Amino acid sequence: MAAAPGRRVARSTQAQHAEAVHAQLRAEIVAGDLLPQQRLVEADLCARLHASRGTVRSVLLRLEHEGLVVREPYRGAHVRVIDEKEAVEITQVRTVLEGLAARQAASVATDEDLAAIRAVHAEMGPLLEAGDLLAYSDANRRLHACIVDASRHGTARRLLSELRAQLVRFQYRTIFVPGRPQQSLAEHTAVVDAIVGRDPERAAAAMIAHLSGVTSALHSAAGRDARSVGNFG
Amino acid sequence: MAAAPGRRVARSTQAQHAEAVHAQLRAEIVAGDLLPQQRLVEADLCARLHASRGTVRSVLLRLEHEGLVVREPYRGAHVRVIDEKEAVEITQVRTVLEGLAARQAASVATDEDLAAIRAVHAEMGPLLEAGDLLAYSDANRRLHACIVDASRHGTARRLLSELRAQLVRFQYRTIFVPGRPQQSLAEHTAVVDAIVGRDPERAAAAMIAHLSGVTSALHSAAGRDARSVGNFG
DNA sequence: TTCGAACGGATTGTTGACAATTCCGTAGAC
DNA sequence: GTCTACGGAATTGTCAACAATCCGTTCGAA
Repeated sequence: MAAAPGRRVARSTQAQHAEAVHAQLRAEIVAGDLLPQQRLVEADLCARLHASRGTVRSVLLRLEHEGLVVREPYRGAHVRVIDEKEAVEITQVRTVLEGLAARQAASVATDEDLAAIRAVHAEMGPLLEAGDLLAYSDANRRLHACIVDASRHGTARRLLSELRAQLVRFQYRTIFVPGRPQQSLAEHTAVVDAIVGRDPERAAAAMIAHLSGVTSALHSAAGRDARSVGNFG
Repeated sequence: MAAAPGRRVARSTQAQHAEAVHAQLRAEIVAGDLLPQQRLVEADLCARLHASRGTVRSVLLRLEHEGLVVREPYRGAHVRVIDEKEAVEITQVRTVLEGLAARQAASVATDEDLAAIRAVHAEMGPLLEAGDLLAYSDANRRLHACIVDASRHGTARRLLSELRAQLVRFQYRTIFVPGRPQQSLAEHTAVVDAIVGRDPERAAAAMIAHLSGVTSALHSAAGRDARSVGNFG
């Protein structure tokens, strides 16, 4: 992805070209280079990404299924806009799925997995003290990825990967809620402790509590009331 | 216009042709008419479904995203086979997602939703007493669909719809485990009571307990040990 | 006989042209 | 002045031919 500064990926076989185009377009959407609601004209993308319409079309199909674009018959594709309500829905689904992943991780993680989780978690405190919220947010993302990987749960992993991509526009929103970073760190510590202690129930509960906190922060960031969606116990 | 070439589905607009082909092929896979691991040769499908390769190709792409077929570059597509391990994973994800849906349903369901849920639930007891396990299984499916609809949770609904399609080959497996139907009915009753009583926490817990039962039954059907995956409390 | 490499059939990936549909601006009627 | 019918441009959906790739088979040499 980031390794393709030059144009065209020029991979070995042409069959992988579609893959490169997909990665490129997806990255542009996720990074916000393409604004929401922006139209994605096939001929346009063909010229810009040096691909044929068939390739572009298959890529758009895939992105549609990933929830990043919307296509309407004979009307074309455009970048999907995710509103507050849907962001909450996605976070709710993330909550239960990551709860499942945390439970499994506490059961089946290898010592290497646990070491990786601890290593990432150890980064977070200093970053927060240094006030580097962006780096903290990135470490946060990596920690969640480590836990999901440690769960060895392919299905949950795949779904979470898609859901996370849809939420990119909101990822830096909660971290700027006053007091949220400190609470976030404490919640993460509870999750990590439970997983490292190999306590599945506590791990799941801690992860669910953590992401419920995220949901609340999401509402706070929107200036709305957090009580209406429930807090998942 | 389109009616001239003779055959073809002769639908109103051609844009819906791909949709029809998708529905047809998907139905064949879900119904089990196409066996797992069976190859899906594009030219074959073109002739059988009266569609061009472009259309067939887009349909296969979509089915791949839905997890019903697997495609390998230059090697073609085949019906995806879901093994025991993956069936358990999918059921685990279903468990937490339907738990979320049940919680939401208990909060936001309309009186019409509750009436529909009760109506379907009322069918189940008699069907079980009559020994019609297939009809019972279908009512079971409809009850779960009603609850998800009542939750008004688009994201959970979409994901569950896909997951359920992947599990069709296992749907009649648990119902034949001795004693399972009776236990299933009791679990359903608990779920319905909690939702109708508008108790979100109890609804979620009951639904999770129910689907944990399904997971155990899945293991019993496979002659394995149910303890290894946890029971979700 | 057995191993390896090249050949040929079968199948998928890609390309460009054609058909169908929608959208927007314009002209006309009331 | 406003609404409706029409027409052309832009765009997507579809189709059939071409190129690239994989797999089973055959031929040849050690």
